[in-house]
Parts: sequence; C-alpha cells; structure tokens
Amino acid sequence: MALGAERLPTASIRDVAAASGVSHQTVSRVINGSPRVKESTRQVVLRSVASLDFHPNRAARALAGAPVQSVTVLTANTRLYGFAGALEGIEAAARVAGFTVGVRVVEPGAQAADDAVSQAVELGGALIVIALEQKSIAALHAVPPDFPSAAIVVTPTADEAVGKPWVWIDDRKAAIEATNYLLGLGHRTVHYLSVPAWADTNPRLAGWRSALVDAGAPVPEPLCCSWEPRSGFEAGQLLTSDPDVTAVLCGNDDIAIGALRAMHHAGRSVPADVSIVGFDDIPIALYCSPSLTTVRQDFVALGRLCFARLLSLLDPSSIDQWAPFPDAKLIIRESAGPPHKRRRRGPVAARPRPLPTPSR
Amino acid sequence: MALGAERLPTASIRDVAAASGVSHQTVSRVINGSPRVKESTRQVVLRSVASLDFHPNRAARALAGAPVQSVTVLTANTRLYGFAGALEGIEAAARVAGFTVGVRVVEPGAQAADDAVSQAVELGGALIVIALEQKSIAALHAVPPDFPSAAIVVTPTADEAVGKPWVWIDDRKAAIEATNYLLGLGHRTVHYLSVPAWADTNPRLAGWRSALVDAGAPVPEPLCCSWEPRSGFEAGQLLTSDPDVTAVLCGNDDIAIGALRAMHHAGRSVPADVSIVGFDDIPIALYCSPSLTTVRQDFVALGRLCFARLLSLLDPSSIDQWAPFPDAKLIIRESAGPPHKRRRRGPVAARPRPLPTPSR
DNA sequence: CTGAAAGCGCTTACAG
DNA sequence: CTGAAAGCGCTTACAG
Repeated sequence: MALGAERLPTASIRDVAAASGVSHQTVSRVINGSPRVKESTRQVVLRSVASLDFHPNRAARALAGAPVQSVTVLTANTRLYGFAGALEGIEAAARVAGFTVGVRVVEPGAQAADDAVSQAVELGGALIVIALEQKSIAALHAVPPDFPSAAIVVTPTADEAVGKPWVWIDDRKAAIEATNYLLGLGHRTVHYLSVPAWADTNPRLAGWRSALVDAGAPVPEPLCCSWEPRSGFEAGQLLTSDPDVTAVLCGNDDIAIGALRAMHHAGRSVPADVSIVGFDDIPIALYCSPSLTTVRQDFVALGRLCFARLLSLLDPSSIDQWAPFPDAKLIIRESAGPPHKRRRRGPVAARPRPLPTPSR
Repeated sequence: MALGAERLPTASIRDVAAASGVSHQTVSRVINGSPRVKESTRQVVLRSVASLDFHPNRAARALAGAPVQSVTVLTANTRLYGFAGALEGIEAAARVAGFTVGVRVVEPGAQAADDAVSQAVELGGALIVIALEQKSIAALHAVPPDFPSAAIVVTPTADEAVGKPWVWIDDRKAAIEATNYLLGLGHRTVHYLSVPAWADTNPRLAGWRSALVDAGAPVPEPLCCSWEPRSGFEAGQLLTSDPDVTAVLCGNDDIAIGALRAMHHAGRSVPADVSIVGFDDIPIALYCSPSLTTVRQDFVALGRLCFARLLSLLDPSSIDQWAPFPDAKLIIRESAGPPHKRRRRGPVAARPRPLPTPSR
C-alpha cells in the first residue's frame, strides 16, 4: 500500500473460499487453472470470484514462490528511435502475455550498470536488456547467468551469440548493402558519420569499412557523432570543405538530417553534389527535402521477438520457434544519386542505377 | 521467482539478524531508518547487511503493508514526442527517489481504459496517467479517487483542476501566441492542422480559434490529422490548392514537416508563399529546410514535476512546493515570414517583423 | 478431486 | 532501545 492512501478492503482468496463453501486451496487451484478441480466446484468458485471482484495479490503470489509475470527492461534511453521502438514492442508483447513491464534507465558510470542490474534482479521476474550502446552492454554483461533474461544486441560476431537468448537486426550486412549501393551509383568512396561507437567491432562501422575494402575503395576516417541531429550537422560541416566528399553514410537518420542541413548551408546540393544515406527510416525520413534514402529497421518487431524469446525461456514446455529476425532494408528515395559529372574520375565501378521517385 | 529459473538463495532479514546477534525486528528497524536503534547495534547490523549483500524483498514488504515505492505510468503511447518526454522525466525522477517504474499502454476501446486502470490499481503502488489524448483521459477518469495518483493533462479549463494533482503546459496560451505571431507578420488568417482532438475544448485548437476571433480574422475550418507526418502531408496537399492559404499552424512538428513537404511538392515556397509553424520543437526542427518555427514544450521537465507532485501527495509530511509548470515558448526560425507581396490585400494588421536568422 | 499444514520475508503493533 | 507474537495473501507439497 502506498503511503498516505487508505485502500478499500479487497477480497482475498479466503473470502472467495467462504463464499463458495470450499477451502482456499481449491480457490487457488481454480484461479491458477489447475485441471484437478471438479467442473461443478470450478463453476461455483468462478462465480464467487466474479461477484466479489476478486483479483489475486501479486506480492503474495511472488512471496509464496509462484512465477512472477513481470519483466524489467534495462535501457540507456527511452526516446531514441531504436531503443523506443524496442521498448514499444516489448511492452506490447508483454501486455498480451499478461506481464507487467518495468523500465529502468541505466545511468552513465561504471558502477551504474551493476547497480541497475542488481536492483532489477532483486525485483524478481525477468529481465530484458536493450544492449545497443556501451552502458547497457555493460549491464548485459552484469546479468547473473542463471537469471531469466533476454537481450536486444548489436550484430554479434561469429558464434558469440550461440545459446544466448539474444535477438538483433543484422546492421552489419545492411551497412554493407548501403555502402555498396553508393559505390554502385559511381562514388569513388563513401564517408561515414558514426553513432557512438564503443569498439572497433561496431557492426555498422565494420560493415561500411569492409564494403569499401572489398571494393578496393579508399577508407576515409569515420567521424564520430552522438545520436543527435546537431552532431550530424557539425560533422557535416567538416565534410563540406572537402570537395572529394560525394557520398556520406550516417549511423542514423537524425545525423543524416543534420548533415543534410550542413550541406544546404554550404550551398552543396543533395544529391547532385553529395549523396546522403541514413539508418532507421524514422517517419520523417520520407518527408525531408530531399526525402531520405535510408536503411529501415523494425525495432518494434525486434522487441516483440525478444519478449517471445524470453517467454519461451521462462516456459520450458513451450517450443521455441526461432522466428526469423527482422531484416534491415535499404529504402531508396531522393537523397542519394550518382556523383556529379565533374567528380567522376576513372572507370565507374558499376552502371549507376536511375534515381527512383520517392516511395515508401 | 520466474518460471524455469533456479535462483541462488539470498540473504533474508533473519540471516542478517543471526549474523548480528540481534532479532530480525531490529534489522527491520535499521534498514528502514528507524531512529529507535542504538548507534552501536546499527553499525553491527549495517556491517552484516553489507557482508551478506542483503537486499529487502519488495514482495514481502508490500505484503506486510509497507509503502510500495513503485509507480505505474499509464499512457496511450511511448514514442510520440510529448508522451515519450513525459515518460523520460517521470522515470528519471522516480529513479532518483528509489521508485520502480512500470509502463502500461492503454489500448483503444471503451473497456480498455478501465481494464488498464484496475490492473494498475491491483499492482499497488501509485499511478501516473499521461492523459494527453482520449484513451488515457478515459483512464484518468477511471482512477479511483482514493488511489494515490497524479496526471499530466492538457490545459484544463477554469478551475477544473483545483485540488487535483495535475500538471500541464499551457498550450492554449501558446497557440494564441503562435497565431498572433503569424497574424502580426501580416497574414490575413491562419489555417490549422490539428492533432487528434477529442473535444471542442482541445486547448491548442481553442487558443488558435480565440486568437483569430479576437483579431477579427476569418476562422477557417481546422483540418484534423493524426500525430504522424503523413497526415500533415495529406492535409497540406489539400491546402496547396487554395491560394488564400498563406499561414498554417500545426498541432505538432511532425505534421508541420509533412505539410512543409506538401508545399514543396506543390511548388510553393516556405516561407515566401506559405508560412508554417509547428508545436513541440523536436530536435530535428532546427535542421529542417527551412528550419521550423515552432512552440517549444519541455515534457521531460513536466514529467519530473508530475512525479514530484505524486511524491508530495504520498508523503503528507513533505511540503508541496508548487513548482511552476514549464512554459511553452515560441521559437522563431525560418519557416514563417511575412506573406508574399501579391497576397497582401488591404491594410496590414501590424508591421511585419524581419525574418530572423536560424537560432536555437 | 479436496482440505489442513507450513511457510515465503517482511512489518506493524505490543510488550518490556 | 529491543524482542516475541501475529499476520499480510498466496502457493507448494502432503495427506486423504
């Protein structure tokens, strides 16, 4: 009960038992769907449950050792596109399954990740970590191996993920595809504006780099941004002074929009002078001018999937279907095109595809 | 305990008592900060707590009737700018106060609001309703009057809110200010693209309308949009065919960006031909082309404030400081300006102000 | 199929 | 200042 609040007395399992003329254990069996109850008594009990408006007390249930239908989501952020999408998907799936959803943001700092995890573990229930950046990855590592948990992670390397209840979108492959698309349009190389990268193994960065290497293209130094459009604007301004920059891949759409603006400020036309490609396909991407060519990622579906993995892990009787992970998909719009004629030197790697009309 | 998970045995209050050579009641007093404990025994107990890594069990605490330090946030959505900002602020403030935060999305449908509330009430703890649209407003009305709760609401009328633990941003006033700004630039009237409105008393709509009436300007029919940029685009397309439309106020920035795009598609220049003003000041607003003149609203601060109100309500001993609500603020950028010369007929209401350079 | 027993970990009175 | 008692509402064995 909360401080300062006098609650109305609520019906307990014993009230239902008395009203039904049975023991409270039988009531427990009925509300928990045990098969070992005579149908006629079940009916009687159910009627009492309804008339008394009985609802089982979660705290008592948890204390008595019953499974707690709750999950705490550990995340570094609740608003950024990927994080918020994942949370939305988890909440929706959990709600359908009758689970309560807790949210706990992981603060910066070495100790914070451990604290967040241990507090979540104390709560009981289960844990989902949205491990898409450094702080929450630290939290993921701090989860006790025997604690029921699942995680949304960045594309893991090799068999790092075998046996782990992890889900992800293959953004490494997507970065390769996006880079190859730009190279295929005829660009000599592709510059990269990165979201915060916590290691050299950052998959989007790695995909971009490997695509350039495989194509024999020069690999420029990537510029590290934050997640915000401002950082894309500032990084974009650095690039405008370099006439060799004709194609820029961005770690997310906010950065891409910031970079777009920087190009406009500098009088460089997009895509005629510079092509820009983003990551995410935020709703606004279609309505920018020019509309943004970007890699669509369905984080809501990923969140739902993650909860499903958790559920199958909690209930060993359920068959884990291993539903496929959502695919990243390059959405071709207006912000990328062939390089300006005067910039094209030497043989072109592939015939430039025509610039498509904007589409969803 | 969750299904399928064998947890390590964790230290209980009795283990701490045994290790300290005191009764478990004394341990309870220590961990709850009771003053009626000898300092020396407190030290002993605290040492045992640390060495055993003891953490009180929340379920047991709740069951024994202690205050539950948890709050459930009821909302229609976790991603839209205002809702997500409010959630972020609530979570941050709750985390600092040691509260657990639950999130429950209210589904559409008459019954859903009641269900969401009763489920949240059963959980115990407290409730915060982000009542910014119809479904969650229905939920707010369904909260039992004696249950500890607070709410983020749309600007209430008159003394509708007296004595209620409600917080809001005065968007009615802000809509008046934005409308007057456009009229002051010399526009004959201002069209309105509304976010979903659940009543004629919608404050932004009401503010816009009253500003027009007060100025003696014609009041065009408002167009109802969803929250998404697509709806702004579609509504914007309807307006492009009408040459009398020179100024458009939008219920949020996403709609404004959609409308901006519609104008571009139709070959109408913003702000030379049409002025567009949004609501929210999303991070991208500054980086659109043209950058968006918009009404900034600090929903994160509002969320923090709402939690503070809840806390003061839960703890009667605390003095409720009645911190002021965050102000909405018109941020003048590039997307609004004086109407095109050829569109200006008759005397101009006020001398147009110069179009400022983009700024934060 | 159903009931009597024991206990989950804590807190609130009540004694001293 | 500290301890022994009782109980929060439920569930899991254990009997029958």
